[in-house]
Formats: sequence, structure tokens, C-alpha cells
Amino acid sequence: MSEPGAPSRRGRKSEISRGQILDAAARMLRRQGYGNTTLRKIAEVAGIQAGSIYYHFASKDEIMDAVLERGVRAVYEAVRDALAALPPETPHQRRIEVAVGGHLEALLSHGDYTSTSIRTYGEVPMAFQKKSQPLRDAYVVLWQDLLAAAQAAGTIRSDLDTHVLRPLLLGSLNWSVEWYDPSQRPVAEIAAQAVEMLFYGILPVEA
Amino acid sequence: MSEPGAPSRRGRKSEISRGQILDAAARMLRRQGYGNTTLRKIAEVAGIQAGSIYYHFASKDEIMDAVLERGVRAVYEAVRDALAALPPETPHQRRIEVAVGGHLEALLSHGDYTSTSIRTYGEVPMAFQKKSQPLRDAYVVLWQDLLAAAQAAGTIRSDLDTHVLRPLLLGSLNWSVEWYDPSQRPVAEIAAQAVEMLFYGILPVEA
DNA sequence: GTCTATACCTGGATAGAC
DNA sequence: GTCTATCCAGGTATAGAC
Repeated sequence: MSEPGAPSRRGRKSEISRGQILDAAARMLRRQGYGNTTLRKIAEVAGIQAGSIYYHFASKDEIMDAVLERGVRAVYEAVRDALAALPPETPHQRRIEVAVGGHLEALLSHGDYTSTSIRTYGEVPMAFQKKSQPLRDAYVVLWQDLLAAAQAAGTIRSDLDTHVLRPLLLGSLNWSVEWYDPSQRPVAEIAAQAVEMLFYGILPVEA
Repeated sequence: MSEPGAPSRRGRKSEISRGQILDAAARMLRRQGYGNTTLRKIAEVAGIQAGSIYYHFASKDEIMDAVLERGVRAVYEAVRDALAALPPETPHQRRIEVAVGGHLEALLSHGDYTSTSIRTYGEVPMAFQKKSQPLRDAYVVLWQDLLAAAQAAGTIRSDLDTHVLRPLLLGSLNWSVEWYDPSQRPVAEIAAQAVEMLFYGILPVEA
């Protein structure tokens, strides 16, 4: 049976606590930012003593790193995989639609980690913004390529600059972590409206 | 003449220092958030000693309040006044265009105050989010009315929900504090692209 | 109005028992 | 792997001289 199965399976119990610490940290970081989040409070939420944290992490910064990394990774991989799963001939318009939906879905469902990685990133010492920077850059490139390819194919108007379009679009989606309320509407509905606006604008079709 | 003019004119010199303290605070709050901003560092940037701050402000929180308030007020009043300056018969489409431009312009030119009020607001103790809340609410109402009126007049498609459209739009604009680089493009160009996208979408006009 | 000096507290981090 | 106890740096805030 599995209970005594692999008694010394590397870090079983350790992984559990580590996870609880990270969850607690992500939750506090999300609403209070880096400077207001204390190890003592993280420990309290995680149900352990402050000193015990140091068995799992070497420093507060290391926790911060882990939370940040997990947040960007969740979004990046969700969108990348959703795009990769599409048949190769998928039209650009549909690819953009999938990326928008994937981004929003990942953002709003992984709650504390993704929100933290968005809200808190800017206020964290540069020294360890660097850790998650490559992943962030890769994500930007993913979107930039997606939009550039679409424009080259004529799916995006040629008078728009995709280097302005991209941050405007991602900003619109990212900001949802500040206002989205799951009890009001499903994520899919937000995504649908965003895509509709993005493709066709808000003016009525001219008669 | 004016130098000895009104010797005891209430708080002349006081106002200067107060302003320097606020400027310094806004700059630090913007990049480091609330918890990482210390009175000692604010004082250093402002060119005074930490203890001297207490002549002008009763507490750190009071400084925070003042910065936050000034940030939202700058944007709110800029947009409100820009709209009020329009002739009454101004079409809805033009009014929206003015509001977008005014929002972006105020946001990106009052730098530290507006950025702080956007980035830091969410991480500040609820107790004094309340101070600037009325102003924030008023600003939301301003936009909601603007969009609702436009939709009622047929300027915005009836299949869009302005309660989703509004946060998506404002989010798109607000996020610019994270990425806008004045050395790359003038604000007006960002505004123009945003308006273009908003009105007509990114797809080419169907032939 | 600003300084110096300092009280007091809370934070991150370490040591060693269990 | 977690606890208790503790160190020390740095934070907000106050007191009183200038």
C-alpha cells in the first residue's frame, strides 16, 4: 500500500510545509506588498512558528522569489501551451483569441500567485526582479511575435503599432486582478467582451 | 515690495518643506511601495532630518494619505475639466476621445503622485484607503456616465456591457505607468493609438 | 522650523533543544 | 521538521535644545 510505501521518499513532508508557506506568503504579498509582509505573519497563517520557516527557505527574499516565479510561470505556460495545442493552420485571429482567453483564465484562477507577480513585481528590489526576468521577457516576446505575425498576415491593421498595441492590450487584461469579481461574471465572459472590443472596437458597424 | 510683504503670511516656509517631503515620499512610494518606504529615507531625499518631518505631518500614514489623494485628484480634475470645457453639443465619440487623452496625459505627466496612487493603493491598509475613496468613486462614476450616455445615444454598440468595458479600458490606460517611456514616444501618440483601437478595433476594415 | 538624541518596538535571522 | 529563545538592525515616533 502507499502509506508506508516509500518512507524516505525525498522531502514528502517538507514539500507540504513548503507549499503552505508559499501559499500564505502569496496571499499576504498580494494584498500588502513586500514591505508589509512579515515572516511572523506568514508563519502564523501557515500554522507554524517564524523560526521554522528557515528550514525551508534561506531568507524572506527567497520566498518572494519563489512566489513571483510561480506567478509568471503559470501565465506563461498556460498561454504557450494553449497556442501550441492549436492546429498549425489556425488563423491568426483565432490564435489571438485563444491567447487572450488563456491569459485571463490563468491570471484570475491562480489568484494569489499571479496577482502578486503583477502587483508586487514593480516594488521589489531590482536585485531579485532579475530572477524572474527571463521568463517575463519570454512572455513579452511570445505576444510580440504573435501580434507581429498577425499584422504581417494582414489580420491586424497596418496603421497600428504592435509595440504600443501589446502593452495596451496586456495592461487591460492584467488590471483585471484589481477589479475582477468571480461572483459577478465568469471569466469567459470578460474574455469574450475583451476579444470583441479588441477585434471590432466599440463603435457600431457603420451602416 | 513683496519680500517682507506679509511676514506672517500663514505657513510660507512651511509649505515649501511640506512640498519637498511629499515629493520625496511620492517618488519612493512609487517604486518601493508603502512598507519599504521609510521616514529616514524620505527625510534624506528631502534634505532634512527624520525628526523634522513631524513638524509637518503627524505620522507616516498622513503622508501616505496626502500623496494618494493628490494622485487621484490630479487625474480626476484633469478629465472632469477637459470634458467640462467642451461645447455642450460635442458628440459622444469626441467626448470619449478627450477623456482618454486627458486621463493618459494627467497620469503620465504628474508622474510620481499618480503612479503611486495607482500602484500603491491596493497594498495600503484599508483604514486609509477610505480617505481617497470618495474621489475614486466619483471618478468611476464620471466614466460610467460617460460611457452609458454614449451607449444610450447609439455611439457604443449595444451588445457591449459598459460595466466590463470601463474597467478594461481604464486598466489599459492605467497600466501605462508601468511601461511608458517618454523618450520613445509622446503621450499623444499613445493616446491616439488607444483611441483608434478602442473605436475601430484592430482588424482591418472588411472589404 | 529644524536639529540631536533617544525610547521603544518590530523585523529578519540564528542557535540549539526536542 | 518544528519549537523556544534571543540577537541585532532598523523602523516610527517623541523630547527638548537651538
